[in-house]
Amino acid sequence: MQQSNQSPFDVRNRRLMEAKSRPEPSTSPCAACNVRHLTVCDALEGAELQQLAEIVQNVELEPGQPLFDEGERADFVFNVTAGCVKVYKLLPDGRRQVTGFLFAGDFLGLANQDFYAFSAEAVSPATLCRFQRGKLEAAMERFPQLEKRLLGVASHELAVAQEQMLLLGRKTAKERLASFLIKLSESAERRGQSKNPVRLPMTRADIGDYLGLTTETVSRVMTQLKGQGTIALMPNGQVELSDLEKLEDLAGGY
Amino acid sequence: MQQSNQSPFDVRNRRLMEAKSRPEPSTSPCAACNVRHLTVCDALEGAELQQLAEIVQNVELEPGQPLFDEGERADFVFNVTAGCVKVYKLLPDGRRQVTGFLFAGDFLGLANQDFYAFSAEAVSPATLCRFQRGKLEAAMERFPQLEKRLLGVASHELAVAQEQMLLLGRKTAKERLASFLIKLSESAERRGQSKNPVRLPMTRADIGDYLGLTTETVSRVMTQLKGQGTIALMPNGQVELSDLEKLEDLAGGY
DNA sequence: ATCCGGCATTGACATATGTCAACGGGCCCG
DNA sequence: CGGGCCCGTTGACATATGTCAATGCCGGAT
Repeated sequence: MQQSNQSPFDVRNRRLMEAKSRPEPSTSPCAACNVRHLTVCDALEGAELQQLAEIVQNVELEPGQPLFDEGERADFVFNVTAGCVKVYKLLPDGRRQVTGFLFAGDFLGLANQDFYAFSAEAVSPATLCRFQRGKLEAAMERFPQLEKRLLGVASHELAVAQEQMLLLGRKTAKERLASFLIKLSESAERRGQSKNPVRLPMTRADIGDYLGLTTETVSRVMTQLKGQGTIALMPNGQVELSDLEKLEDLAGGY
Repeated sequence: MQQSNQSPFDVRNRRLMEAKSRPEPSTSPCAACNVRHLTVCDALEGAELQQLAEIVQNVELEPGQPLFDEGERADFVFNVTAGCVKVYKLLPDGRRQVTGFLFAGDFLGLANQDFYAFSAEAVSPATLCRFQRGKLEAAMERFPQLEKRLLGVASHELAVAQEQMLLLGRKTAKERLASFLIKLSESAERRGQSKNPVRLPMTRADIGDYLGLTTETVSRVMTQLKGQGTIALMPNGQVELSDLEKLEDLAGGY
């Protein structure tokens, strides 16, 4: 798949080819993908991956750069391969609710209707795989296990969303922060990153918009947790979960 | 309803057979289902419906009767055919978040893992179709359009959940109530029921647990809306949306 | 028709969280 | 090296909503 200078997609492909971390002949970029085990793509193998590779494009985003906006035609779906992306909805007056932070391996863009029901924007430098919706649907036709996997992803997202509703509707600020830190830490661990200290790539404002709080409250609760020795704030947005058990208590059962 | 004492399932089947509202020969209960057009089952027809009918069971619930509890083995999935069912999660200390009210046509029980991630309980007298998970999965194998439909349902649920997160995280009590009444009214209309006045089969406590508020706040905001002439409370839990435009304004954009 | 019990409403008061504002520190850019 | 800017923190104060408690009402059961 080595070709001349073109889109970021091509660039990335070449980079992956050159790396040659896998010894297989005719390696496709998807076959070489080092986060595949985290993604829906893991439902496929060998020649199937080759076919997938033919319909994928690469996207790179700088922090703050939008991926798409609510209401746009939902022509693409994505897979985050690196970095962090936030997904959010806005009220007309600007109030924002972040409905999720996505990391490597997370799937993005399921939309029932023809339009995205939310906006997406990079939090940190991020790379994603982009699939034209129609082509992915054709691939699902050929590879039913892909569709099955997607249904699994959707079900899981649904369970996560319900937990978040519980948090937003019924938890105190301290419980929300504690839950957030724990889940973020677990998520990092799943991706093979540091579980403790855990890195928070997003701002306090983002966290507030995710937890239904203000920046100030997030900050205050952080210092409270710091004061009681439950966490410690470190350089670079890292947070040490010094007393995980206490944090789990505070999280109120989830 | 003359019948001998059997399971509710048999009772219902016979009733439907006797009704013979469709002239087709060998009518299956699913073919005769009068809410099928609202459900996932609408993905199938004719002989396929016959096969579906062979794996379905009927469930009838009284108000307050649980369907299943969070943490139970998720052996079944359901389709609500009449009445109202609430789905909720609890915190250890009893705080409750209702994550949804389900009505005729709504699908229930998608669970990624082996256990239900939430509890379900009848709000009003309700009837449901019950499918053994394994059998339904086998049916999806045979009828891919069923799986596709289910993915559609899941995507839609996801969008609804995100809207609810926006409500819980960022809307005021008045906005929450207004949004709730509007959505309930629209949902009733889709099912062919009265859109205005709209019937609220659930208690104020249920509404509060759904909107992240207390019973008292729900009640207060209701009387406020009544006071400004936006709604009128009628007997039997009916609510007249007297000034829909104003209500939509109050709902804050959704 | 009457009684009872759950549900809704209302009031007085408490408080968690929001709002507004100031300040400090790190970091990039000139 | 200095200046500005974004982000985080902290403080004083405001307020929406929760809490606790009393009362009222409707609807089903006797």
